[in-house]
Amino acid sequence: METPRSNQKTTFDFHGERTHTCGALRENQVGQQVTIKGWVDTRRDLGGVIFIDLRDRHGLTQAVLSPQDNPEAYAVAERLRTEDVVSIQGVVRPRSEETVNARLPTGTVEVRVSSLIPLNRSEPIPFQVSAHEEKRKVANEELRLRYRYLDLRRPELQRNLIIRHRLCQVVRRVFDSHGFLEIETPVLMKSTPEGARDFLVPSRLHPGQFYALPQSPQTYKQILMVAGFDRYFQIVKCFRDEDLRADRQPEFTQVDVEITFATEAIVQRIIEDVITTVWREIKGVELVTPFQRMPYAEAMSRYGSDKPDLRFGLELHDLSAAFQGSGFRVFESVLETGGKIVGIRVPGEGDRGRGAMDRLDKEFVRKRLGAGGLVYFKLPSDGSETFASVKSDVLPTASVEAALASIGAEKGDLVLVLAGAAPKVYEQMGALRLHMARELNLLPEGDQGPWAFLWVTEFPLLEWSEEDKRFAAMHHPFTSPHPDDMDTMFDNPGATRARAYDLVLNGSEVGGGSIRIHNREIQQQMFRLLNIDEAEAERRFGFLLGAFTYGAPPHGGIALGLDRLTMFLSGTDNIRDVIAFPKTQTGQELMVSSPDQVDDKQLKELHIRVALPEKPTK
RNA sequence: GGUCCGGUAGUUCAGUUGGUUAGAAUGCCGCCCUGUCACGGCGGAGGUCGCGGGUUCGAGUCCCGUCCGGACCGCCA
Repeated sequence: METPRSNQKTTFDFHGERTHTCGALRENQVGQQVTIKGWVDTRRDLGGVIFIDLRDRHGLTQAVLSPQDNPEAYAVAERLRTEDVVSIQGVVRPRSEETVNARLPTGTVEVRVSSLIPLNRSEPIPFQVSAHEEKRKVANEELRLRYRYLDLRRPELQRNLIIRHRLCQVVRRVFDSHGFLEIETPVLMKSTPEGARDFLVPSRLHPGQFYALPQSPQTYKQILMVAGFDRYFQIVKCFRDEDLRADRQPEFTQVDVEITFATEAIVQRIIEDVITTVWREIKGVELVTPFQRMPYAEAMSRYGSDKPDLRFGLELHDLSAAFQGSGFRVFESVLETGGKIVGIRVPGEGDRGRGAMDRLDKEFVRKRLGAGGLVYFKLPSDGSETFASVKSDVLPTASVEAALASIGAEKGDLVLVLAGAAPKVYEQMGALRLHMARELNLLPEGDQGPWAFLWVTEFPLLEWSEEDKRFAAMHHPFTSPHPDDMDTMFDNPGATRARAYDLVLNGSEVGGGSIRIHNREIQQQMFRLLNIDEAEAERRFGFLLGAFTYGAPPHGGIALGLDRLTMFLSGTDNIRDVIAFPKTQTGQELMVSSPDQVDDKQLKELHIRVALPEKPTK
């Protein structure tokens, strides 16, 4: 494994004592007296000769000693245990050729030990953390999280956090080169009515009042624009009290960006510079710019997703016209109620068995997607007759042929069809498209790409919330409506487009932003659309509305998901692998065991009484 | 709030239709071995089968509940 260097320095000189990092020794140091310090990764005791693989985050060095070299050191080495911390002095020498195994990361030189000082002892470790690949059997997540300090010693996590560090450094450098200022905003702020649940922090000085941890520094950065800091960025923690996922933690890190006099093109160009520099310097990959752009409406109709994965085809086709007047009752009733019939063509799957298709229909389409059912057509690769899952006396062959022609089906293809209300049926088809891609191994795992970056643009401004029976901001309530839709905002809120854009990578949202509202009247209109009355708007966002009356420049920006970008750069599909101290699916941090109860004294100071029966900590 | 998967030695796992004393590998401890790199050889210790209840002559195995970890849906402006 090649560990990316966080810096090139591998020899440290403290008060005249030179210490080399493990894995840094090179053949040109043969003959030198060196000191290395690190953890005992492996100790092999051959009785008469002891080999120690010493490990730090730079790699491994093999040290060798026999009783003749130094009897005291040998006696110490005999008692060394995995994960003991030691300081070794000795002379660098080449390893004999027949013993050098290229698979192992211990290098081509070894250290013949002249002195060995144990710096600290380790208990037998609860699970293996060795740098040697053969010994790596990753322990279960709970154990790893409880002993996170051991888990983090594993080269994989060391590497991920080094990548994360380098990502931060490149981000800071590129933004600095574009004239951006990194400015911190408060972590204790106030609750916002829209969006995710807030984490609340009770105030001691103000009984009954609460701070909220920011879901994003959105309003503060807009105020910074009004204040004249024309280019702002910040690598910042954000907090959302929602359920966790493999790529979602309640506290996560954003690269937060805001620019005055911004247009979509300006924001996107700067972000493309950041991303291409990151990929060039960390992955050695030259990305093609500009990234592809696609309006939201097109993404939905072609891929059934607002974050389409463009690494493979399987595009959606509207087959409504082809099935118009087919006489098939299911299709007819869908079309009569304004629904759609959507299909995808899956090449090479025309010979699938009945059992596999039934499972797909039952297990995935009905159970998982909650769709009415799957209609499919198989065009066998030997050119024999097309098989339709619906008999020809129910769905006439002519309609089927029209549909197959319109989707461009050829022999060997499988055509999958769903019917239902739009846009839901598109989303279901989008999910089925992804499912098929996964089944057909069209989605390479790991960190080798391909890297399908995409800007999804012209998002809807609002979406209908069935729960609250009102429109809610799709991005956030500060997003500017599309200039062409400004007049129809109130007549047709659902169709209003926003000046909002997402950065999508391989089917995952890695960033989202917008051109903001910078005008008090339009912002008030927006609140009205969201059914936030004037008093409420004033109470929550009066400071922003007030700021807008004192010469607020047009502005816009974006926030990138730092954790997700690191996931892509590291080739992991688990956000916990790129965060030093992550939380479990139930929001706990198992090493320190948070959250936890607090003393009654603390509660009293905060004027808080806990109403629930107390749960004993284990 | 919901669906699904998992929990057996320190660790990773196996454990058949419910049936004797719950196994393997690795780690740990002891002894032996002068160049290994998954070193090797001999010996040893190590288990509340997550927890509680039930069915049964008999439960790691079947049923119910519960806790913990994970994946997903809802949720995530």
